[in-house]
Amino acid sequence: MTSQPLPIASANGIATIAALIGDPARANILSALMGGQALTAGELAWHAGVGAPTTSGHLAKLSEAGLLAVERQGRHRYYRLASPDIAQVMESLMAVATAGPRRHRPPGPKDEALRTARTCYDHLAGRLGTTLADRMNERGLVILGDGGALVTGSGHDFLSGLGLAFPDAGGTRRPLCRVCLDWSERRSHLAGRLGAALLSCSLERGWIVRIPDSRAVAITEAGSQGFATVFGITPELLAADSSLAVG
Amino acid sequence: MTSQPLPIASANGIATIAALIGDPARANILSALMGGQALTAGELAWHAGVGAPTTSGHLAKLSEAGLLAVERQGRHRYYRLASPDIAQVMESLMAVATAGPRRHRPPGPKDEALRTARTCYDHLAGRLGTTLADRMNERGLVILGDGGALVTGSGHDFLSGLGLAFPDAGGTRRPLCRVCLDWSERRSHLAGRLGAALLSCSLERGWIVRIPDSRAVAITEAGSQGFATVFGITPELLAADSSLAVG
DNA sequence: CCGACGTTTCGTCCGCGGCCGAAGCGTTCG
DNA sequence: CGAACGCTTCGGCCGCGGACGAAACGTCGG
Repeated sequence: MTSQPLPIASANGIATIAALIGDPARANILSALMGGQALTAGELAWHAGVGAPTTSGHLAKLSEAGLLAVERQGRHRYYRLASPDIAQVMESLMAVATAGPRRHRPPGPKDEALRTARTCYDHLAGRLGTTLADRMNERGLVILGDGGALVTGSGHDFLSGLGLAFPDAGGTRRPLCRVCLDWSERRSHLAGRLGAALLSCSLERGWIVRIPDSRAVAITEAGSQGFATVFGITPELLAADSSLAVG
Repeated sequence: MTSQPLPIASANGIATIAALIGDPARANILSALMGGQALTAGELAWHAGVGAPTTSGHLAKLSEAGLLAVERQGRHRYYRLASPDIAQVMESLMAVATAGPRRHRPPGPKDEALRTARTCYDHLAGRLGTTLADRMNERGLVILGDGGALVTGSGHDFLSGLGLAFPDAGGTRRPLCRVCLDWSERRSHLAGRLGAALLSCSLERGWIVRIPDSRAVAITEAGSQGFATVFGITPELLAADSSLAVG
């Protein structure tokens, strides 16, 4: 009837972004970068499962589209997700992708490390992440809803006392506190600037260390003590069968 | 080195979903369905900008992948987004797509209706949506954070008094209250089961009516009065240049 | 200064997938 | 009962884009 549908604000832009994510090799690259670390082109080629030249082309496209940021360092080039918004897209895609026909995925030992503690882009996930959120909720530092979270006044004071500041990240409109529903625990953990601060703080203090070639992190001796004294997270709370005790 | 990177939980599934959204015609279809209404295959063909046979193929793929739900009615087939999760993906994609190089988009008269009041999947957006969220926040019915929102006790009582119940939507883990950052206002409005209830309630009471072939809605006489008495939203609050008065 | 390494560019091949026209099925109306 | 309509299926065309090998560029080490 009428000439053409109104060119919906960047419906074409949506297709462009989605098409970039829609290639298996590129999806692997982006998934690998969801670990939060910057990775070299070579490492990403390994994750992508294709050759170096092909990977280079993919990385160029992703960078030009603004999905990735690149940083030259010697003869390496480090790529990382360009913004938390990109991570948000990947996160929502994972929710859809895993929501489908619940394929039985036998949890191997490799998974166990991931389920205990891992990074989710720039914040903590796994049982450590969800337990941390729960404890902070119980102590009134944050209020945890199913669709969002808020930092309370006392929570802000508490975190300031830990030396955690929340810079506005250079004018970006990134939320202070978000929740992120993760695929393994099916429970919420803290994201946003707060989640990022908690992760970087934990890394700086040596409470956790990254496990190479994986999104999993290991909790150190200092971390075991630190999480217990500061947040009241005992190792028992992180036990693998805690779900059995609850359910 | 090692044989292959661990087959990341459904990284391939992510690519599949994203590739489906990544086609311009399909992106147009999904964008059109973000209005929240179920549309026929013919209407979607018009939105997609391709012929009927091609559209049929797209719809079959989207349905089989679980992105769309279809309902036969006479000789029509009505398609709608299969779940709020899908809407969440589209929402996050829009955030990325519009965040890019801020192309100057001169607001035409068509846009003005959209900016005033429109649907965003199954809840209200535009100035009506953001103002509604603000007023409920000021009145202590909800607490609005930048990364989430919570319904207070008094808010729950108030809404129950309006006859709004919040069924758990058939066991799905859909949040009661989410925020949705929209592209035009750059401010938060209420989504989740609460947002859906507010929209359907407004439609049932005849406070708003859908404008055909558009995501915009018009506020009726009854609506103008209803929003004012129940939520304290006066027409002045919805004026186009309210941002000027504030900024 | 030369070789090893990481990364990109170029050229080529090839297969997937979107698009349409024509035809087939089911429904609704005159 | 036949025509119009909505939608889908089929067949064929064609172009985009991902894959690799070979080679060029740039950086680090001996």
